[in-house]
Amino acid sequence: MSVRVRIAPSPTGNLHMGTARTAVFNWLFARRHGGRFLVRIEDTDRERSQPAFTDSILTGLRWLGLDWDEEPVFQSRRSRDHQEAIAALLANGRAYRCYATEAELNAMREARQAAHQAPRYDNRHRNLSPERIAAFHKEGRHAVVRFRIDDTQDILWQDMVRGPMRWQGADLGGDMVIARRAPADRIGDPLYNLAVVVDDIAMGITHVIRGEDHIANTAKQLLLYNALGAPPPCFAHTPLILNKEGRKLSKRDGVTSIADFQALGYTAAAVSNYMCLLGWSPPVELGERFGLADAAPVFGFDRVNKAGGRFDWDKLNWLNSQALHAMDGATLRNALLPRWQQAGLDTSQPLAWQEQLAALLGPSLVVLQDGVEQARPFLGPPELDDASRAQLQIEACQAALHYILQHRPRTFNAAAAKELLTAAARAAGVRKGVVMKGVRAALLGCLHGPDLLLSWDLLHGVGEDDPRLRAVLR
RNA sequence: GCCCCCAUCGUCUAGAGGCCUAGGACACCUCCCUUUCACGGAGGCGGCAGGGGUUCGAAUCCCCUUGGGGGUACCA
Repeated sequence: MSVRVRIAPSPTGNLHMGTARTAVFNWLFARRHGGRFLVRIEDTDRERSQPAFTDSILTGLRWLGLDWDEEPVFQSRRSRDHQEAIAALLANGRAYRCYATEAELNAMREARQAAHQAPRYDNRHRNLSPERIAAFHKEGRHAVVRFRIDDTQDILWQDMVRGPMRWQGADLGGDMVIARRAPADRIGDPLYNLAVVVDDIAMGITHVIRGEDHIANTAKQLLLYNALGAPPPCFAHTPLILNKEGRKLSKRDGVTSIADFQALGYTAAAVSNYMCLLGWSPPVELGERFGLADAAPVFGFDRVNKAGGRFDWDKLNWLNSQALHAMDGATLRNALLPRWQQAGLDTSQPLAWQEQLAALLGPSLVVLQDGVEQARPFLGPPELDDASRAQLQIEACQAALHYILQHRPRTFNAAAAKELLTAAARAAGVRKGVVMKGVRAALLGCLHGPDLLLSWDLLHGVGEDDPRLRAVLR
């Protein structure tokens, strides 16, 4: 039987880190076993679902390189299947209509809480007499559909991450609602657990890989598989991604959507690499910097951790800077260009020149966005910061700059610039460092940055060096 | 509250009873490279939550405690 897995996000927000990591594990598992990776959009919550989020999710997956093998399935379009399944369960007695009112349910919950017990439905309408049902109908009461859960039942499964798992029927909160409230002669909208199982069966899902926050759902879903007469898939419950405080990472934690990371200038390679590292430890031969394609052949749940992992910006930043440093000038320039343009910088220079600039800046970038501020003084007039102004106040510095402008060699290059600096320092009677700082201040407006000689040469290439040096002369 | 899960440096982790004087990576610190910053290179700091067992021997197995997390919907 060939492997079929799926990622099943609900379009109630952008593609989130947690969802993306689950998608990565699913994708890796599918590729490892030559199976298929599918996407199902769980848009049955009409209140909160938005088409724009579906786009965001699909775009995010694509950006990460998680290509899917069949057209995405939209859960909302599968309601007939859901209805039929519910009707079948109703027909064979595994499910029944419950007419309990909200007030009744609340009373139950409060009573249980007062008794220090877990809230649960007491199955009061499980075996209603025909007379009472008739009475409820006459009353015009609406009903939900509940699925019978035998309290004495032990639910067992072999989890690919956690090993043997066991859940007691009694801890599931009573007979579970599988269809929303509706007039008693109809079947309401299907609820999560029912829809998931029906769809996973229809899609032929063989392995369900999801976060550990779904463990209780798995117990319920296993019961549904049984009642629907379908063999259950294998389950893998992966550790959660935790925030700085050690809680489940949520949208409330600031930057958590894949689109955010992309906007900040993280590369897809670094992000997917990092997600692999959070919870999965690659075999030593792989090292810890690798692409999804490298990880796929060796991926397995035997090396997936059980404990949740905290999201660590430092590690992601390191991975991203490594990815950026490894780029050649041409690649980096292409990655930077849209950001330069968006920042309104002049990008009319020759392509080769821009590539040289990118190569010069490369080693100091952590995220692509860093390349905007750092390129700014090269792509437009420099704005002198305080330290630069102070440097240019120094008498000897001014003298050296005068010397430099007067002794410009006919053919300028980095080597010539170096000699010029030495000569200027000697003429002005100061250490070369003082002159270098002054030149840097004049050319770029700040005292720190990439190699001065290369920077100077680059500015010379677009005729920007002399004017800038002159501009700071008193 | 109740149910379930988890527990190695600050963080991510290696470790399947002797290979452990607990290894790696990030972060941090020092030095080198560099008359700047960064990159790069070399070192360093730092951990098996606690207590009981089992065993000749335990980070590894069992129990308890503690701590942390998840779940407890007519959301997904």
